[in-house]
Amino acid sequence: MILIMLQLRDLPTQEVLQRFAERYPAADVTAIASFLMLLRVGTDLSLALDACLTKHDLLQGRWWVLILLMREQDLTCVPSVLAEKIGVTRATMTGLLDGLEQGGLVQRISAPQDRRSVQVKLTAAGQAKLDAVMPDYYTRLRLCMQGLSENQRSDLQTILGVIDQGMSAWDFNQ
Amino acid sequence: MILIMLQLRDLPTQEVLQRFAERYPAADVTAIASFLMLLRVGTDLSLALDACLTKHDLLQGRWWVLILLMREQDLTCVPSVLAEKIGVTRATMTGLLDGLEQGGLVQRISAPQDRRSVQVKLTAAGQAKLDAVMPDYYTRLRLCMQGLSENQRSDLQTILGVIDQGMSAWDFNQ
DNA sequence: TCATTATAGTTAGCTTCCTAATTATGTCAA
DNA sequence: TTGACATAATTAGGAAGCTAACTATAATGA
Repeated sequence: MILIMLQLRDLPTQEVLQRFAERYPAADVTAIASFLMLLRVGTDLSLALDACLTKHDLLQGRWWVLILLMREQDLTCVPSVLAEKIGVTRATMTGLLDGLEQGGLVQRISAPQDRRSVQVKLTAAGQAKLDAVMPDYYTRLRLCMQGLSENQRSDLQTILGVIDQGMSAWDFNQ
Repeated sequence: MILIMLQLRDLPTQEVLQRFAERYPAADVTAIASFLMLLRVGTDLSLALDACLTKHDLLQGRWWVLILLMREQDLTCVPSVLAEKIGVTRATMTGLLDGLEQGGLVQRISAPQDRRSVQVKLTAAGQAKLDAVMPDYYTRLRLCMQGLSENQRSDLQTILGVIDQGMSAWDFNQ
C-alpha cells in the first residue's frame, strides 16, 4: 500500500476552522489543527529527504531497501519481507529491485532450499552508496531537529504513540 | 510537487540505530527515532483518511479541492491558486478539476476580465458531498486524537513548529 | 500418489502524479 | 502599434505506485 500525500501549503485560519466546526458539530478544532500540522510537517520532511536522496541519484523506495538490507547481519533478505517492511506490494518490490540490481547496488541470489524464492544481498557498491548518502542525510536531519530539546523529542514520541493507538479505534469502526 | 511516502512498517530497534550511529558519526539517534516515528504516524493517518474518503468515492486530491473551495466566501477560486495551495502542479490541477467537473462537484466558469483564466466554483452537489463526508471524517479524526490532552495537542503543534523552522536550515545548505 | 491449494516472484495494464511543450491571452516598452 | 516577454490553462508523454493475472515451486491431504 502506498500513500500519496499532498503538501497542504495552506493551513486553515482559526476563523475558517471555527466556521467548519459550526457547520459540522463532529469537528474537534484542536484535533483538526494538530492533525493538519502533523500532515504538513511530515510531508515537508519527506520532501526534504527526497531532495537529499535525489542529489545522490536515489529514490526513496530504493533507498529504504538499501537501509533494510544494511540492517541485516548478513546484508541479505527476501523480496517479500522487504516489501512488507517498506509497505509496498511485491510487484512494486520487483521494480525496486530491478532498478537497484541494474545499478549494481544489490544482487539477486537464487535460494537453493526453496526455488521459488530469491535472496537479495547488498553489494559492496550498495554499501558504498549508503556510506556516501547517510552522513549527508543524518547531517540534514540533525539540522531539522536541532531546535528540539531531548525532552521535546521524548514528548513527541509519546504523543505520536498515543495517536497511533487512537488509530486502532478508527480501524475498528470502519 | 508531490510526495510519495512509504509506510515504514518496520522502525529500527535501539540496537540497530546504535550500530548505524557507530558507522555514521553524523547520526543523532533521538533525532532519527523521532523523525521516523513522525513519518510513520503521518503516513498512517493519511492512509486512514484515504480509506474514509474512498468510502465516499473521493480521492485525497479531489477532496482537498472541495475543502479549499468551501473555505472561500464565494465558493470560488482559480485553478492556479488551488494548485499552489494543495502543492500540485497546474497540470495536475487540470486533471483533478476534470474529474470533479465530470462528477458535477465543481463547475468551471470562464472569467470575463481575463480570458486566459477560469473560475472554479463548488456546486450544490459538491457541497452536498462535503456535507456527507465531513461528519464521518471529523468523527474518525476525533477518535484518533481523543487520547491527547489539550496540553499535548498544544505541545505537538509547538514541537512541529520547531521542526518546520529547523527545515529552513536544511533548505539553505542544500 | 497426485490433485488441490498455497506461496514467491514476476508481468501486464491502470492510475495519478510529474515535466515539458503548447495555445491563448495579457502586458509592457521601444 | 507591435514585438518580446509573461501568465493561465491545457495537452502529451513519462515515472512509480497499484491490482490482478500468471508461472513456477512447495505443501497438504484424500
